[in-house]
Amino acid sequence: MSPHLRAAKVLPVSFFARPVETVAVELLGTVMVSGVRGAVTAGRIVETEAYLGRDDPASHGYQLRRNARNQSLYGPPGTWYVYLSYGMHWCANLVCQVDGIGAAILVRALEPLEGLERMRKRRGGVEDRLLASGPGRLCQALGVTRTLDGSSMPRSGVSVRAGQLRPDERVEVTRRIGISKAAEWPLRFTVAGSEWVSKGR
DNA sequence: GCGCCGATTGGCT
DNA sequence: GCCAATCGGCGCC
Repeated sequence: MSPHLRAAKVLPVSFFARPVETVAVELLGTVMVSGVRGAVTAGRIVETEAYLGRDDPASHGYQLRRNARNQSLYGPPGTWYVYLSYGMHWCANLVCQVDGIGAAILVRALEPLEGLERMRKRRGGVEDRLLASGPGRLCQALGVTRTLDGSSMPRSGVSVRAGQLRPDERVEVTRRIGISKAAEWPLRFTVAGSEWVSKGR
């Protein structure tokens, strides 16, 4: 890990113990770091999506539904909730707000920062713009799988470190992507104009 | 127990 | 633009 990145503090639990939309916005510009020593991969978060939990029809925590998959969604703020999407892609969420609501933020895209060669190898040599521009893609690039589910910082193998948007960057809010229920809710947040944001179809 | 759907992606038409 | 891959949850028989 570069000295610069090592100097950035891992986000504390208090960062996540706030309204999910606030956290989703403030996660933009922070850095998701995976692995240790010579095997670090890291990327700057440029796209997030909020899922409100209990009262959000699109959330895995809708009506406080519980099953074997989503146990960690009801853990304390800062817990990783990682699940398998469409039977083949892992998606990483960070639990927020207060215990038991089921609110979480899906990390949807990263701007690759460190370990580019390792990411390219994991991603099978796709063009760099596609390395981590999607929730499934970024998990593959960072080697995130079920083993991360239920863990939390700073002990977990993946952490998020402090980072800011640049002065020329602003946050854009849009409807959510890839879902059918409550998709129109303005809960997707991106760094406006970033080439690393997922494209949708 | 069975079949359908999904917070996705990559490949082909 | 369309579709398959692939698996867990859930509704329904």
